[in-house]
Amino acid sequence: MISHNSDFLPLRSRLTEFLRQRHLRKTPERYAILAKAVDLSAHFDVDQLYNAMESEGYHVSRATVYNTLELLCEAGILNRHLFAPNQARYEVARGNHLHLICRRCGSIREIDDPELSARLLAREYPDFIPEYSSSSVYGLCANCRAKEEL
Amino acid sequence: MISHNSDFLPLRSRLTEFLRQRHLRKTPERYAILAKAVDLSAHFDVDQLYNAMESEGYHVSRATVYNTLELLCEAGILNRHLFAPNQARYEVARGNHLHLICRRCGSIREIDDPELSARLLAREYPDFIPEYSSSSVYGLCANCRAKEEL
DNA sequence: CTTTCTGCAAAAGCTTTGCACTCAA
DNA sequence: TTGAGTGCAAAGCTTTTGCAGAAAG
Repeated sequence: MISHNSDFLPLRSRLTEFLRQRHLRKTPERYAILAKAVDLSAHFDVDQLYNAMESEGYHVSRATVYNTLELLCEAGILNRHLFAPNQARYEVARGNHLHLICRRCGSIREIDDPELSARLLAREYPDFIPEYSSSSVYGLCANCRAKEEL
Repeated sequence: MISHNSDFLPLRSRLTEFLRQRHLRKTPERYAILAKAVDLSAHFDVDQLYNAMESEGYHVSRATVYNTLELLCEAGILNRHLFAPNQARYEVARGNHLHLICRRCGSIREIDDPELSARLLAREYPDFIPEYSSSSVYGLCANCRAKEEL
């Protein structure tokens, strides 16, 4: 499980550092899952990651995938989004975009907006230390808009 | 199922109007679920609503609760948030607050921010008609912050 | 009357859990 | 050597679905 994405190396270092700090083990599964997560574009769900790894002949159990994605979120390397029930989606944390979600077909488009996330994180909140932010705008995509005009 | 909340009457009218436009039926269950949703404070989940109604002796099936909450979202009367897996939460749409979510204990605090949501909705997006927005800041609450300092 | 909506129960789908075994430290 | 981590399968939850019966229009 080798990543060809240039983002991988720095993220691998971050994972190593995180594991070291918490005295957790540096297992091959954890690095393999990170590599595949980095390779998948934008958002992915547990099944996409699991199937992508299987199809390359690298087997990890679903339980390990769940555990590791959770771990990568705690490490701040991934963010988890829950746009629909029973469908957690993950992405490499960059945190500077906005999600446009169609309430009819469920499609998700991303709009870059570094300023918005900077504003949210720079703010002072009482008794709360911000780490990352997520903003979503719900509405209708052009396609579904046309369909709704009866 | 009578609501004592002053927000109820205008929302009931909105529901009636929505049902009329779509040629859907004005069933007592739909109004009862709306009434209870308005009475529950801030965020609530399907189970809280279901149990609250049961405990008052008003029975509706879970399937109807799910259907109706979905309907109320489409009507723009409620918003659905998915802060954690398998735990959809609903609230009466006001859409002018920000959620502070602790990544450790999962607690959710709301901060009013009419300006933020106004900005998100006033913006022009290509091929997308915005209806409502939701912003969340993830981090650590004071309580969990103290616990994490090993 | 007709067709939608509800209730019930079963099914589906994602996620978590328990336990034995493996392997990183 | 030893206990954290993995794999596997079963269990747990929330949500969805199918169908018969109830009731809105």
